Amino acid sequence: MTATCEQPLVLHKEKVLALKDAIELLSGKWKFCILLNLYNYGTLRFKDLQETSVGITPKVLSKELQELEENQLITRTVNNTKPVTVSYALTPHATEIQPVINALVEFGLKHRMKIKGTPS
Amino acid sequence: MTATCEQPLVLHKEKVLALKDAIELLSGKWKFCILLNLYNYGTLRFKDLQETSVGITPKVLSKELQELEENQLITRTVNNTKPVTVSYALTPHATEIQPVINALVEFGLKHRMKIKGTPS
DNA sequence: GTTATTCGTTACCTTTAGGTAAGCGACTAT
DNA sequence: ATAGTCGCTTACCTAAAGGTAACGAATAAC
Repeated sequence: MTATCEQPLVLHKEKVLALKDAIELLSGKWKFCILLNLYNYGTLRFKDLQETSVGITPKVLSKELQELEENQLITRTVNNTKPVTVSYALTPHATEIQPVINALVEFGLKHRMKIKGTPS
Repeated sequence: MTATCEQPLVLHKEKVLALKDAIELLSGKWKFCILLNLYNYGTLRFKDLQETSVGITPKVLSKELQELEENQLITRTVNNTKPVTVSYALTPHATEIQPVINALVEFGLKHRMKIKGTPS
């Protein structure tokens, strides 16, 4: 063990768990895509999400929505229209994700500059 | 399309790309573990990382380190010791990840409170 | 009756992440 | 000569994520 310097980022066990939780919850190909669409449009039906999340299949969309609902990030509302429509919207708790998105975007932009040398 | 309200989180295409880059780069079972260990200890050899990243196999560790090096988040230094040792350390660019970690930890903690009702 | 719409589900397949176990090359110590 | 250390690599396997294609229940329009 060749420890040299001790930097100020020592995470306690609970914080490491929190980190794991957050990563696990937000990882995957579609999570942020769905969340961003809901941020932008406020409320979207299943069909809408299928169209705005370009390339997603109903099976995968359904699974992702269930997962997000279980984690209380979105609400699912069945409207009595004919045929039945279902509306999805963000919960107040979902706004807590915004700092994560901002941090990821900022890092991603800097990283692109560093790696690919292109500002966009 | 049942758009209702327009909230202030409209990401341009470049930012969406940056978000995808960042997620892709930092996802996976071991990335943050390795980075945190390097944050905490400054410099670690392959063997050290194998021990601090409990459960990782040399194959996976090797792959992760290569990926991190390609993305200029860590440096790889071969020491002329016998037998050969190799030291890994964070680059200055890796410090840009700190806000991401902080945001993820904060969200994770709040999320645990919300979902499981346990503060730890 | 036939077709269409909406919100899914089901069965099946491919791809990827990650794990298991073993070995290799260079060197050292006994 | 044999065994050990270090930093990997290789071949193989498993499990999970995700894609493809088709179908189903409910209702309505033609």
